[in-house]
Amino acid sequence: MGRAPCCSKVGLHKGPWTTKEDALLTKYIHAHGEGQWKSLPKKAGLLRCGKSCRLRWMNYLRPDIKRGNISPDEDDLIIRMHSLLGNRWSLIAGRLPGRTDNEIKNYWNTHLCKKIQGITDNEEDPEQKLASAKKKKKNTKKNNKNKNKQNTSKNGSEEEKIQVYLPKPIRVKALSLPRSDSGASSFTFDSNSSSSSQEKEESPETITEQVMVNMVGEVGENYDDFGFWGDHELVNARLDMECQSYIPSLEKLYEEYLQVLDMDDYSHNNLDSFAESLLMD
DNA sequence: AATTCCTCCAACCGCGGAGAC
DNA sequence: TGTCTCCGCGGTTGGAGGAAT
Repeated sequence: MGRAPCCSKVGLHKGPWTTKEDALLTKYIHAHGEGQWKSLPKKAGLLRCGKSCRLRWMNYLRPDIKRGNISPDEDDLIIRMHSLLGNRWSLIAGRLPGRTDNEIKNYWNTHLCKKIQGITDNEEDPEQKLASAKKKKKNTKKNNKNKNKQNTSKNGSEEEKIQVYLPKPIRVKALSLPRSDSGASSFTFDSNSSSSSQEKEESPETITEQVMVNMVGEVGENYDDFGFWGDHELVNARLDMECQSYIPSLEKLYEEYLQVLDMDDYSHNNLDSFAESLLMD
């Protein structure tokens, strides 16, 4: 069976948005606000599905979107966040004001993946590295396209993709925000102000998340041996959403984690005590 | 100058979570 | 409690435009 496509209705536009459509959507949202995506297109006079409208607004039309190159700082933060959170693009985007999950996801796939891969490649024989780099440049996209088209050779070119983290984290439960909250955008922070830009009575700026400290590859590969996901798979790391305090604590956390990994005889116990040190009440 | 290859990113798709009923 | 509907997320695709040949 399967679910019917949301845009299956005949007559709905797909593909790139026109300036007219953009104008209609922007005008409507300015007048009525976000939300009610399902009914929005009809009310706004758009022949689009609600999802498409939401996506266009979230990723392109929103006034607070920052355009232009990702700065080195942002770059670095994305890498660190990704090592902690995995492909949780919306969460990562929440820490980068003005950036969208889609943008970060694209940036990761096009730039950072290669960057990470480059770092990994440094460990191999330089000649081999050079050769493989050349080969890669030639073939990567082609392979990708073929892979996508054929989508059958699961163990073929796919193996080239570096797994930065293993396995996919479970969906965290902590963000119990009202539905009207627009996900990532609700976590934007104002780096200039000392208080959160979205202070409310219930202090949503401080949110506890269960972050899986599966961390990066080295541990991930061996987690099963350790029974890492048994009693200790979850570490309640408190990610303070006030970024001013969040970022330094994240860095500290990350450094501590690296130190644990650097220990010659790092073991389950090391990781255990590291994880326990993160537990907060 | 023409063609092919590659990169980037906007947009689509399907799924799962959560609220409404 | 179960079902339906909406929303948001993450993976994937396709095409425009630039680079290389």
